Order: sequence, then structure tokens, then C-alpha cells
Amino acid sequence: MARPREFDETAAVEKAMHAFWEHGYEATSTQDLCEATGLGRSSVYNTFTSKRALFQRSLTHYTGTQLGKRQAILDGPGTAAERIAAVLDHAIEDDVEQRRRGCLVVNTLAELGLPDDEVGAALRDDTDQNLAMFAECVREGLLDGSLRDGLDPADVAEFLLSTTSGLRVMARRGTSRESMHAVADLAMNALTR
Amino acid sequence: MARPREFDETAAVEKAMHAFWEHGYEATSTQDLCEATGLGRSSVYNTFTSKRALFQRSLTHYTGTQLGKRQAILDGPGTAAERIAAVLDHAIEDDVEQRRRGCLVVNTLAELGLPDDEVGAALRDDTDQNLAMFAECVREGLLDGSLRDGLDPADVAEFLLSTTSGLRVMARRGTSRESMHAVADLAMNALTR
DNA sequence: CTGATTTTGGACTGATCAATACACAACCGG
DNA sequence: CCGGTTGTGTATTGATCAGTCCAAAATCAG
Repeated sequence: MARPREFDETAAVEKAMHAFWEHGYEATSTQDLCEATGLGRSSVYNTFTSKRALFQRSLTHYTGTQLGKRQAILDGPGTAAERIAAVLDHAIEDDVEQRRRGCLVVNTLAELGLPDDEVGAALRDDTDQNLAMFAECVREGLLDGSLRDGLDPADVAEFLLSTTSGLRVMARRGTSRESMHAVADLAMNALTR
Repeated sequence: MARPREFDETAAVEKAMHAFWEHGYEATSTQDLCEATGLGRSSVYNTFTSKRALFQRSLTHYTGTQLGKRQAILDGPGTAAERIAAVLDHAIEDDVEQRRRGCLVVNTLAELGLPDDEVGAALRDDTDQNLAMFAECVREGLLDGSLRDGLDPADVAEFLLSTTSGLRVMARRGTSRESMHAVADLAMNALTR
């Protein structure tokens, strides 16, 4: 019943996501969002309720695709150590490809902290899922022998999340791709022998 | 000649710094800055020209004190490895003490990137100075034997800057102090042994 | 005490902010 | 083809934004 949408909601969220990613939450105006999505103000508010709600949608869209890619690499072939190294490499290459905009999650954490709303919940969720993924892979690495004995999976998971977060910040600092790879190599050195 | 200032300029910068640190650049209004510093609008603009200029002053004030503390630790007693570990520990404790506001430099990089103005220049400067300090200490560590042979000082410097940046982000994620120390221990593991 | 110079307080600027109101357009089931 | 329902475009809301203006206040040199 009634008039159908003239646009694809997911595509609109994706375009909004890129706007937020590029300029940050505060610096992205609702006008910017209309222009980025190609929608009128009414459509934006009718569909997404508020700037903050659209941001939350953008953020979960980002974390969903990002976690999916990371999980795919961790589920891929090779030893656990190789897969973890591949995740670090991917983060670096992704950063360079994405014109050094860093990570939307890291940028949001830095700008907003952990707000007491759905945005904060989405950020916590992303952290938890990343830690769980990493920890599981570390457990596999202890079994396949590619990671050194005595490592605590939870601690290593935090270390890897810290390392990827650090690399994202380095991308924003303008660090060269080569230096970032050297950083990743050193990080792997802490886990293997 | 003429009427004297009724306030201490450096103290005002410091209060402004805390306001920016707490809420980020965009979310801190000039009204907030007046309230934080206790100054009227006229005094703020008469003294600091613009919001952006006051932010730049706040940022350089932050980097100055922060770099000073870090340098003091690196110039302190102990082996190079011990001093580097002390820098990581200090970053963690500082983060917890400062109510998990992270690092103003990291937050600014995440929010604004490297803008083409004095703010961007201050950020680059901070990066360069940190890298130089770390690299020098690594060179000492290669001589005193506390760091493993074959390490490239420049690469390790990037690794350490990435690690401290990552720890600052972890603080914003709400990571426990114990986990952060575990991360620091793992990072040191990449450099010793 | 006077005049020059600077700081200060408070009112004010136009622009922009997020969000809403409302008329009209487009589609559905009947 | 029509009534109900939803989407869309435009105008507009009040609030807030960064920044300015100006007159009063405070100090100094003379």
C-alpha cells in the first residue's frame, strides 16, 4: 500500500557512511548527508529519524562489512600465524586504498569516546567481536604450533586489536606503507618464536 | 602602556586544552571555551584570534608537556629496554588517570586527519619528534644489548609509536588496565629476546 | 589629571545547525 | 477511477555557530 521508495536504503546508508568516514560525525552536516545520499531532507528524516540514527546505521554497516572481511581472512587457508599476518597486511593495504581515512570505528572512538547510546553499544559490540575472532584464531595457532607456547589468547587478541588500531592511526599520520608493514612484521615477531 | 591582562595566558591555554581534549575540536564551541577558561568572548578573540588558533595553541601545549615527560623517562636510568617499557607503562597509567580521554594528538588525527594548516604541522611535528626520540633510544638499546640484534631503529620507532597510539585507542574502548599492560608486555616481547 | 592604549563585558551579526510542517505527488487495493 | 497511505520537495523553525562591534574600564606615560 502507498507510494514506494525511490531509492535503495542500503545504498543510501553506504553513501552516508562514506560522508561520516571522510569528515567525522560532528563535521558532517545533515545537508552534507542529503548531498552525499542524493536524498531530500524529508526522505532522510522519514527513513532514518535523525542524524544520530543514520550515523548508527552507517557505523553498523561499516562494522558488519569490516568484520566480515576480517573473519573471511581468519577462516582462510594457512597457519594461524599466516592468517593473522594477512589480517594485518589487509588493514594496511585497506588503509592506503581508502585514502588514509583510517578506520571509522577508531575515528569514532577518538572523536566521541563510548557514548551512552546505540552508537556506544555498536562500538562495544565491534570490540567484542574482534576480540572473540582474534582469540579463537590464537587458540588455533597454539594447536597448529604457528604461535609460540604460553600465549594467552585473550591478551593476544587485545594486542592484535591494539596493533590494528595503532596502524589505522599511523595511516592518518601519513606513515609510509613500507613502515606500516615493518610495524606489522615486528608485531608478528611478538607472537612467533 | 595600557590596561594589563587580568588572566594568565598559559593557564587559559591549559583550560582550553582540557575542553578540546574532553569533547574534541568540532564539538567544543567558543562558548564552551569561554566557560572553560573563565574569559569573556572579547578576551578570547583578542588574545587568541580564532577558535582554530586557540586549538593550535592547546595542541602544542599538549605535545610539549607530553613529549617532555616521555623524553624524561627515556633519559632516565635503566637499560633502553627498561626505559621503553616504562614509556609504555606511563602511557597506560596516564590514560587511566586521565579518565580515558585518550591522547589529544591521536584524537585529533582521527577527527581531523592532517589538515593543511598549523594544526597539521603541529601533528607532523609531534610524530617526527616521537620517532626521533624512540629511534635514539633503540640505538642505545642495540649498544647496551637490551634489545635484540638486527632491529632497525626507524622501524622500531614506528612500531613503538603505533603501539602507544593503539594503547590510547584501547583506553577509549574501555579496555582494562591489566589488558593494556599485557599488550605492552607483548609489544616488548617483539624487541627483546 | 590627561590622553593614548589596551582589555573587557555584553549586545549583536549573518550563517549554519538539526529538525519539522505541510502541500503535493505517487502508488496501492478496491 | 478513487480513497487511503506513504514518499518527496520546499519553506521554515528556533537554536546555536564562530566571530565582530563598541562603549566602558583600567592602566600607563607625561
